[in-house]
Amino acid sequence: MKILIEKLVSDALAALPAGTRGEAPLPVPEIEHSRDPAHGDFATSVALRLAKAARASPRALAGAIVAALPPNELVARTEIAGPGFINFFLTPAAWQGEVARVHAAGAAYGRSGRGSGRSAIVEFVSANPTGPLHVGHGRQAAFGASVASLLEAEGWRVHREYYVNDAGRQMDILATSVWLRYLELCGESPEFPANGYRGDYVRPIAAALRELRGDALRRPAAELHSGLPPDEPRGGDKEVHIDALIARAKALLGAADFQAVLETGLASILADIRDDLAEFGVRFDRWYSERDLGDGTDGGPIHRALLRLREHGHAFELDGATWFRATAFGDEKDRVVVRANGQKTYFASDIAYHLDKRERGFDLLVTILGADHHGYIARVRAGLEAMGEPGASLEVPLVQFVTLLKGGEKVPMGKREAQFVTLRDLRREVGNDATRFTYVMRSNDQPLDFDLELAKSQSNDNPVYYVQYAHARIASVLKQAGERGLPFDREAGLASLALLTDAQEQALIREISRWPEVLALAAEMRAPHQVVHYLRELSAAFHAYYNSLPFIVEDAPLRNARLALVTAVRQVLQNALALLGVSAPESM
RNA sequence: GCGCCCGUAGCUCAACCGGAUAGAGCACCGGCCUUCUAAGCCGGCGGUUGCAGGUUCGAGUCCUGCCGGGCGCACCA
Repeated sequence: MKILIEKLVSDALAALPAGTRGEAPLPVPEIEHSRDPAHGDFATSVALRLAKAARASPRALAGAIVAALPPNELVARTEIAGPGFINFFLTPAAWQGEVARVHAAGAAYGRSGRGSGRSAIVEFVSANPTGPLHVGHGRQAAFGASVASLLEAEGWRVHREYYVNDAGRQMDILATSVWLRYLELCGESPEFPANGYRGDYVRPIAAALRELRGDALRRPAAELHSGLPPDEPRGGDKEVHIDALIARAKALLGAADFQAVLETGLASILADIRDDLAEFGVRFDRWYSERDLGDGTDGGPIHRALLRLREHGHAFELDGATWFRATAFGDEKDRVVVRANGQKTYFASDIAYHLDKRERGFDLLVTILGADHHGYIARVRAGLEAMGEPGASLEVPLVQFVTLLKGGEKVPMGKREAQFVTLRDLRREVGNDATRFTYVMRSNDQPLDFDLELAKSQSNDNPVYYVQYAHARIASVLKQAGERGLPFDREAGLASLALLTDAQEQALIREISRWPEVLALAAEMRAPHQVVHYLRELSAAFHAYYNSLPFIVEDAPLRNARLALVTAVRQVLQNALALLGVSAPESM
């Protein structure tokens, strides 16, 4: 609908006599929904914007534009208002036709081809496989899944990816933590390091390991600790201690068995994460292993990234390390990519991974990160540019932190500590629908207070139910109609749309017709919360209609027209909810 | 100290990338079930958009400075 007005105004602008609109290039006219019904259905401020360049008064210019508007049967009249706004009043038929369009398009209603088949990779969650997902990851999962769906709905080819951080020291810490719990099960009493993974989830992994290997990996606890630098509780440095402990574990177990313990832990935790996300309705096309980036010398992505940096003259050697000249790209300091000891830094992995994304042919790289990672954005973008890739292809929406509220009080979280609230706990507590909905209810760059009581409550306080209730009510109405022997006849309804003249009906159709625009905007701004707001508004318009007029009336054409409208609402509710991964229940 | 995000009604948040009189929900007050689900509807109350300047026809939105909050600034992961 908005597109139609846009077209009309564009044509009018193009048809204006030369000189009337000045030299400025033709703008794409911005068409807006009028907030005030007195201002018609749509409005444009092009005349105001163009007035200066045209050296004409806005109102006079608006008059010229209106005069040049091609006639259209759906536009009842236009009006020039205020300083130079052009208001459009549409005919009831224009709105009624929208109901037919919803029925014709069905699940595709609102979708567009704006992405025109370009490809996007959306990387999200990517939590380290060292423990179960917690509520913060859940928000990234819900947000990322919705953003991916939004892009897809706008015609992008979307690839969903989870980057698995399965290399490096943290994996060694995990292996050591698992092994220590295993030793406890064997009857040993090793001291558990301050920097180990203390969560209870490690214990069942250790139990499974013992099931598998029996006592084969048992070593005396005394051998484990003798001669090690002290841990934090004894006045030492916990980082130094754990590194020494890892080295000792490797020495006592041998490389092969240490690796076996590591793989057991990794596989178990990764399986848990996959399972958790699958239950949450969040799916990935690929779980990209950090190990696939290579070691920097094997032709893998890290190797290629280093070569590219050197080719473009943005790498240099200093103090035995290899550096990236990030300062040439506006970063505050240069960054190490290969440490003096030959190990690759995390930054090297990051840029190599993003280079790999580009090499796989993705036009748009959407990398969703927690807000605490904002420092990486400029660096990785600089890295891409240094390697000859467009920095603008990388987008990094940041997801702010989640605070869990229970009884008005904050629930403490933290990963290495034993106590934290997992995504799984949260989903079990409040359900997948309420969890998904609540997570994306707020803008991603707004911190989120997740109120457990509220999300759990099956009451009007809970916006999820408000929306789902609208859908269930419609399903119930259709069921009732069938039971009364007055089933919905779609063809008859679509033929009688002209009967939808009530103010409530017109308002509801207007709301429906906004969906394609809301979807387009939400996708473009990577802002699923706008879908949530729209759902509430559409539901409100429906509930108001429901309370004002009966649908199942004797008059068959009117009944079918109203049921056609109501089923169109149902369709849009389904389409919007699907993007958020929230179900549309038939009854509640 | 430097950088990123944020500051809107008592509370939680919107506001279509500069538009007309800043909107919802919750809370509070008052109405509506003999009729398709009251998990609903209708009405009322509530604002110097943190502060001060600037840009222009027009600023919650853009710029500058200050105030306040969150998060970052490793040859960690």
